Amino acid sequence: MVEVSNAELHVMQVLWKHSPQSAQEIVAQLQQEFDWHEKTIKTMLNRLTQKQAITFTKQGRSYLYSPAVSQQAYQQQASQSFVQRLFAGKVTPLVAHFAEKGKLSDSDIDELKSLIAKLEDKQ
Amino acid sequence: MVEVSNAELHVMQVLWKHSPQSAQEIVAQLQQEFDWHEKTIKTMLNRLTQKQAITFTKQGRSYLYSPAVSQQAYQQQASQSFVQRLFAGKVTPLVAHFAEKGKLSDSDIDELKSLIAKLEDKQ
DNA sequence: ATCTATTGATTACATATGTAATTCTTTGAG
DNA sequence: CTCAAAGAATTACATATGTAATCAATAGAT
Repeated sequence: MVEVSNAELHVMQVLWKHSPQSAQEIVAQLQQEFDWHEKTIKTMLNRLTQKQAITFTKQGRSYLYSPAVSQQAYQQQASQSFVQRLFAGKVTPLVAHFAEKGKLSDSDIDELKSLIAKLEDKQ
Repeated sequence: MVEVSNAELHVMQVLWKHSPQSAQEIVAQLQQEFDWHEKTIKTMLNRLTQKQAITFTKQGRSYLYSPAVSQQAYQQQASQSFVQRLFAGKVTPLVAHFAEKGKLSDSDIDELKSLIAKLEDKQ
């Protein structure tokens, strides 16, 4: 699996939102949110390319970058390994933590409920 | 918040399971699960101490280590920051990923259901 | 009293990560 | 055709992490 660092993940997220994008566009997006130097972002694009987390096609003198890993796939694997590490693979205790901290809005609860209803249907 | 690395987390887990424990005991526990050198584990105990993730009391020539951060607290904060980073703070999509992958057992679903029932009661 | 085994402390070294600066290439301006 | 601006590639450097080895202190054996 592709290992993406914390900072690199933000770059991925920009590309997941919309792709392909030029380095210039990516830099512009990220600088609205973070205080990162353009050079820093270029480095991350480079490392992500090496890790094969993103790809590019040449567009004249510059590149157009795209994710090589879908957000879905990444979220899925990261979630699983996280829950594995912290909760021995059980997702319920994690949800319980959110519940305890009052981090679940009414709509969250509704969504969870309908998700579960769907799961029960399947059986 | 205390930042604990991947490998260090395994040491924490041994201490969360039971504490206080001597380095010797901790090493024994971890070596059943991992192929780590005793020196490696000592290093991690040292780093965790510096990070104030664990504490110790002298017991003759050796130390007895204990967690300085509860498992609850750690799980809570790590879960929140994880869900924040990957799912913009929403826990439901994470659960949905587990569901899709068939990672939810019947008992998981039951637990989630009763958890939600409890939440709805509160309102 | 001296020596050795044990335990913690310090040092080591490679790779990863955050954060850039510098260099190399290429293309458009003049 | 020449040169400077712009983009990518390479290099840099500090801290974190994985993985130990070495050093130092001390308690128990002889």
